[in-house]
This record gives sequence, C-alpha cells and structure tokens, in this order.
Amino acid sequence: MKHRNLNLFYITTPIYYVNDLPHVGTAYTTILADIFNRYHRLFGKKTFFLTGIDEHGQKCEQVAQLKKMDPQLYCDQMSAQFQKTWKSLHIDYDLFLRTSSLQHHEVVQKVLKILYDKGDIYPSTYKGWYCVSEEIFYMEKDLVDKKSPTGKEVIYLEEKSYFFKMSKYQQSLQKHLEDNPEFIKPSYRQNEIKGFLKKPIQDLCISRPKKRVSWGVELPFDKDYVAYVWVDALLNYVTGVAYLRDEKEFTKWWKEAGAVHFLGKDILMTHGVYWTCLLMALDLPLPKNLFAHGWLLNESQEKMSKSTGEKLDPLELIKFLGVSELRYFLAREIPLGNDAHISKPLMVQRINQDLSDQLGNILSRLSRLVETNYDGKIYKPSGQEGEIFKDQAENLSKQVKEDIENFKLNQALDKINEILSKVNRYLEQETPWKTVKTNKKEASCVLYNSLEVLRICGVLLHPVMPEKMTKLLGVLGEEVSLDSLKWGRLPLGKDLKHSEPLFPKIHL
RNA sequence: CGCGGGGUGGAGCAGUCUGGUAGCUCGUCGGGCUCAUAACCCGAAGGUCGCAGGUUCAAAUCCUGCCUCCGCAACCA
Repeated sequence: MKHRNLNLFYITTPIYYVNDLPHVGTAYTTILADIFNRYHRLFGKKTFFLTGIDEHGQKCEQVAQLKKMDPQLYCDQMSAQFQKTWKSLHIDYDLFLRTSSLQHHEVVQKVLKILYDKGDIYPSTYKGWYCVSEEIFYMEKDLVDKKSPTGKEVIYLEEKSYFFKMSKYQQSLQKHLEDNPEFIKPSYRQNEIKGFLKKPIQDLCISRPKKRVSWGVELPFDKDYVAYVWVDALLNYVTGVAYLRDEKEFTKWWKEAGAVHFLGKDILMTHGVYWTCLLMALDLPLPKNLFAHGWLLNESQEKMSKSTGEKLDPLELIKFLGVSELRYFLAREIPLGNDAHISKPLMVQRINQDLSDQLGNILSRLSRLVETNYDGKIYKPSGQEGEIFKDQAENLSKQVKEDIENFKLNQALDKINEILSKVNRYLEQETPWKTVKTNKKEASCVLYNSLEVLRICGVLLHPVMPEKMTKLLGVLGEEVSLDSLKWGRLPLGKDLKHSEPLFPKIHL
C-alpha cells in the first residue's frame, strides 16, 4: 500500500445478479461509477473500470428452470441484455466480467484451495432452520411462531458444510478501520460496520451442497459442493484484474491503483466484512475505498428495485429524457450516499432548468450573436478585459477535481451551474446585443469571455454527459483534454454557427 | 439501554464535521429586457431549521433528553 501510484485509478461496480433485467437502481450505480471513471481519466489518470454479472446460485438456477432453459444459456442471454443496456447508457467499462467465465472459475477454485490448505476453510456442521419451499436458511430470531417470516414451514437441519474462518480476521479488520477513517464512505457507514464488529463475528458458511444448488463453482477439495455465491462473486474484483494470472497487471491495478468499490448501501455488510476478511486471508491489500450510495425511492418511499416490483426501466427512461439528461439528473440531484426520491416530474424540472434553460440556452444566445454580428468569427480580446473570468474558470476546474476526489459529485455540478448562472448575469449587464451596434470590439470581448466559460464548463461536464458535451464542444470547435481546461483555448478562426437547441425542453 | 440515517418557507432538497445576518431549484406576485429553447435579469411575499433544556457574546450547526419516520441487525442476492 505504500507504493500507491496516484496516476492510476481502479473503479468497480458490484456484479449484478442476473435473476432480473437491469433496473434504475443498478443503472444508478453503474452510471455513477462511469462518471467517476471518466472524471479521473479527464484529470489525467490511467483508469480501469470493471463491471459484470453474477451468474451462479440458487435463484438464478431457479429462474432458468422456470424458463425451461439451461442456466448457461439463460445467463448468456442476460449478459447480452446487460451489455446492451450499459451501451445505451454510454457506460464505458474496460471489462465486463462474467462469473461463469473459465478464467474467473479457475481463479475462484485456486483461491478456495489456497484458503483450504492454509486452514482458513474447514469442514464442520451447519445447524439451522431451513425452509424447504423457499429454500432459505433462517436465523432463529427471524422465525415467527416457528415458521418463516412469510409463514412457511421450517425444519431444523444439520449438514456438513465448509466454513471460512472469518472470525480470525475480526481484529485486523477493526484495526484497519481505526487506522483508515476514510476507508468506507460516507463516514457514517464506516461507523455502522465498526458497530457491527463490536460483537464477535461468526465464521462464514461458504459451501452449498450440490444436491440443492449445482449451478456454481465446485469446491476443489470436495466435488459434492459448490461455493456460496457471495464468495464467488466478490472475488470478481481481483479476478477482473488478473489475480493469479498476470502478476504485473494485478499489481498495477490492485496494489498500485487500489480499488474503489461503488455499491448500494444494502450490500455494505458483505463488502465491508466478508470481502475485507477474505482479502486479509489471502494476504492481499484492502481496497482504497468502499463507497455505499443510497437508494432511489419512488413517491411512496419504497426502494425501486427488483424485489419490490415497482420498476423504472432505464431504457424507457432514456427514450423519454435522453441519456445525457438521465445521467445528469442522477448525478446532480442526489447527494452521494443519501437516499433520494425520484419521479418523472422531478427529473423534468431539473433537466429543463439546468440543461435547457441555462446551459443549452446560453449556447443558443451566444452562437446566434456571433453568427449574425461577426459572421461566425469573433476577435481575440486584448488586455485584462478578456480575462475577467479566467481565474474563476480555472479555479472551477480545481474545485471540481477536488470535489470528485472527495466523492462530492453533486457539489461539483452545483459549482458549474453557479458559474453558468453568472454568465447569464454578465450578459444582462454588458448587453452585447446593444453594444455590438456601437462598439464591435467591446461586444466581441464579452462574447469571447462567455464562450470560454461555456467551453470550460462543457469540458467539465463531459464525464457526466459525454454525448451532449461532445456536441457542444463540436459547435465551439474544441476537444476534451486536460489541456482544454486552460483559459483561452477557444479557436477563433472557426465558423461559429447558431446551434439548434442542444437540450430541447421536455414536456410531461 | 443493539447500530445507523432523516425531520429546514407550498413541493423537492443543500447547509450541520470546521457555531457568526437561513441557501438552491420549482411554484406564487410585481417589474425589466428582447441576443436566446415562452428563455434571461431584477425585486417581493413565505421558515421561531421536529420538541424541550443546556453550553456560548452568538446554535439549523456543539451537548443532553424526548417525539416521529426509515434502514440495518450477516450466511437468498
């Protein structure tokens, strides 16, 4: 960990369980990771973005059975669906990992073998209440009148299982949390895990008998069992960067870059405890950060996800709003980490205000003024008047960078909006549409300053809205790069034509 | 005494760590402008920041207690 290379950035999403299609919640996680990945790339880092799907386990097997399909075939179809959705959402990942892939499979088995040989995995007897019809194990305290919470019969079961010695790593994990207060974000989530660790934790049952579930990774030391899906799934974060396959590559991303895991708050426990303990057992460094974001809630305060029924299909949403617009809304409206209510009216309101009325409209009014009064070519301003926004704009880039590094995405976007709003006020004050009639040079200077701010904002918003900002910068004649964040890069010779509305207003 | 989060003008939310005239978007009302996507600019009304105490020159912000909504309390994912 001492050899961290700050020029590298490795980000992941959880790999999604394929018992259902992607919904707005999974889209949210993935979009966030994509935005952060693109920002770090914009600010000059080499990045690696890993996402994928979790294909094994009972539920998946069941869904396939229900559809009378071979699980592998079913997963192949879901895999295609997921990738199609991510493409539509402009997700630019480096690797889409499938847990059914041979490479992942092999490494999971090697890991299990290592832990078994080391004595960190041992056979024992699992004792507990099991509901045959739901095929779920319950803790004694979860039972209601000696039945499952949904009222189904349960039986007491004792069966041979393999356990991971998680308890052995409890103290080291506690120490890591003490020493690294920034490990789990937001910080109150770290407190949650710390609180959980105050009590002794139990070892984790990591096997499932094949007679119940066969769709999984076979234990290398007992062919009657497959690995518990979480163990299989969590390992994707290392198998995705060539663990036990390519030492150099693995060192680069896992050790030098250090992983940033984005996840929903509902799976913080598995990551904050199971995953970290597994890594310690493998003598691997822990990730740089775990970031647990909140949930998207509908109007009746319910979580929008596969389990509650209420669904917003991301593909349908982007038809209605546009991809850049959806990405912008999620990034701008929701303070990272908090739960948030979302609804179409809220989305339309925010998008119309920030993107149509402000950002898009500024481009519209400026481009019209330049086209009609300067034949598309404005003068280079001279002296200090041409730089009245220079410090603010360059400072903005610094602040955005800082906010992004601190996971304060919505605040970064706030600041961009603030300076754009200043451009509107500046134009109102300078009235270039009037002064152009008497002093063409002075008006040109005002237009130049405004366009430069717009251009820099366009670059800074590119990670959030790659498609629309590429269009905007195309009109202004500049590209996206670290250099392009400097003041004064606006190409003057280029014909600037009036732009059609970049963000047409959305009507409900 | 299990752990954690929220309760801020009509709506949705920032701000709370690092105390100092309560901010943003929408909505309402009045005015201005006309380059622009009926857009933009200026101004106004509207909040005792869940309740009660405490610390302080000063509290939405720190401390204590309470009310209330919600999530977690692991081995389905």
